[in-house]
Amino acid sequence: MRIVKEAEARRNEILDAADELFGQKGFDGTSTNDILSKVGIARGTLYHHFKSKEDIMDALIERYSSKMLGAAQAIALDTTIPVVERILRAVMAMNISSGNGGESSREIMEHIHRPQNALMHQKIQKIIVNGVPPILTPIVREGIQQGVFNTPYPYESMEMIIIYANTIFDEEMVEMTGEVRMSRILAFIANVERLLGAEVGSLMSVMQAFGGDRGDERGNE
Amino acid sequence: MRIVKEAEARRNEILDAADELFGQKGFDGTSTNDILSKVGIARGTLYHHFKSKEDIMDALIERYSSKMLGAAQAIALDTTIPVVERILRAVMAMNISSGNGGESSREIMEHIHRPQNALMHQKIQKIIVNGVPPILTPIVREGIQQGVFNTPYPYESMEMIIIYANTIFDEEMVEMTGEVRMSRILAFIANVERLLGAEVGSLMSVMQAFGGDRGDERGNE
DNA sequence: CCATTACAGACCGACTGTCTGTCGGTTATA
DNA sequence: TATAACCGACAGACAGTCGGTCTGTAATGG
Repeated sequence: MRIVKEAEARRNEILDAADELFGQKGFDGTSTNDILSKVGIARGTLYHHFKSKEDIMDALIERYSSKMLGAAQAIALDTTIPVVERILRAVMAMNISSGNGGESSREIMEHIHRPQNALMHQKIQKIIVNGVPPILTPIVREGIQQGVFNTPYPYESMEMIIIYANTIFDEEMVEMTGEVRMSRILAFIANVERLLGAEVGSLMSVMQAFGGDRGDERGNE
Repeated sequence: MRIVKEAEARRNEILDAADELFGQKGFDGTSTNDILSKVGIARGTLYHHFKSKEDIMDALIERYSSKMLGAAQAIALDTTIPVVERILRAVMAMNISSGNGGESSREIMEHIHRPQNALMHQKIQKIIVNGVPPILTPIVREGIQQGVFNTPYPYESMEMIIIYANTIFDEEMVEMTGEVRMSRILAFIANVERLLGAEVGSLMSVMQAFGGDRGDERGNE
């Protein structure tokens, strides 16, 4: 049967289906026919709304990353929060979907880190590497003025921190057991203190007071 | 016509052809037919030597990375070289093909960083992230004993340095003009000094004395 | 104010070309 | 004579195309 909907609604239907399928079977492992039958539309319809399969992926990434960066930006601009805590919360806002119980794009991040999704992984990595440091660096500069941090290279330090964290806490990249993971986190915090020129132990105490068992432990599902 | 060769020779012929084609057109953009006609063999022959197209890529990566890590390891074990210089030379040994004018696997690294080669990029990244720090960390420990370095986390620091350098100096990941690139390198050196606990400016001077215009400037082709 | 026409754009599904991987058979070598 | 290298026709699956259909809406005319 033939059901006509508004373009925007149909597009989102397709994206939702693709989101779930890519998560389950990966981008290469998902055929356009899979998407077609899941949404219940014909081939032509899909290609009426998207110009290619990769175009679907790009739209999915766009939908996800704009939410992610937007959430982080919102927190970054709230100058009432102390700098260290603000950085932490901005980072956390990015990991956990869009913050408010968003229904879509929710699963994407959990399934990105898979060999089949290498291209998607790379594209998101690029967005993070280029998008996150500009958001967090102003907070670091604020911290420098307050005397909490001390570095001549706030942007580059932040960049290094983001890239490292994003790579090392990727299950597929570096396999770790629970204990090794914990020691990595400790070392990471110490290294961040050195890079940002924070007092030794200052980040550790804030993290414990703030997050407890959360913090940087994403991916322990 | 039908030419019979030893398995090893044929395998390398196929790998050499694939190396060049993947470099030119990417993994996805290269069809098995491209490889077939380039080598001058039939489909069955290719699948007699390799079980899949991805298997070819894996063999290519294996051939390349074993040379790369081997060259780095050789330098790392030469304790006659001062620690800082040894780290530098070990890193340089990895970037520049296999060191001695090897004919094969020569091009791979120059073309890895392309959207089409996301999977290959990811696999090599994984090898670097997991393979390089174990080679370089002993040198850092040596440096700590000598008082050149000072860090409670030599492995994790090295890991952070490697991951960052490998990502940031990737043309596809972060687009940079010449000037920005230079400032990134300066910041990078300063941050490495902080992470390893080296004296401020100590790495800079060694790099200048040692490499001049080389050092970390891979990819300025 | 209703009926008719015109149009845009959402939708369809058969079809095409291409690709990877298979398989039974053939030729060379030890 | 057995093993291994080699061949190429073929099957199955896939992404993307294209001519054509349906539907809601807006303009036109009585």
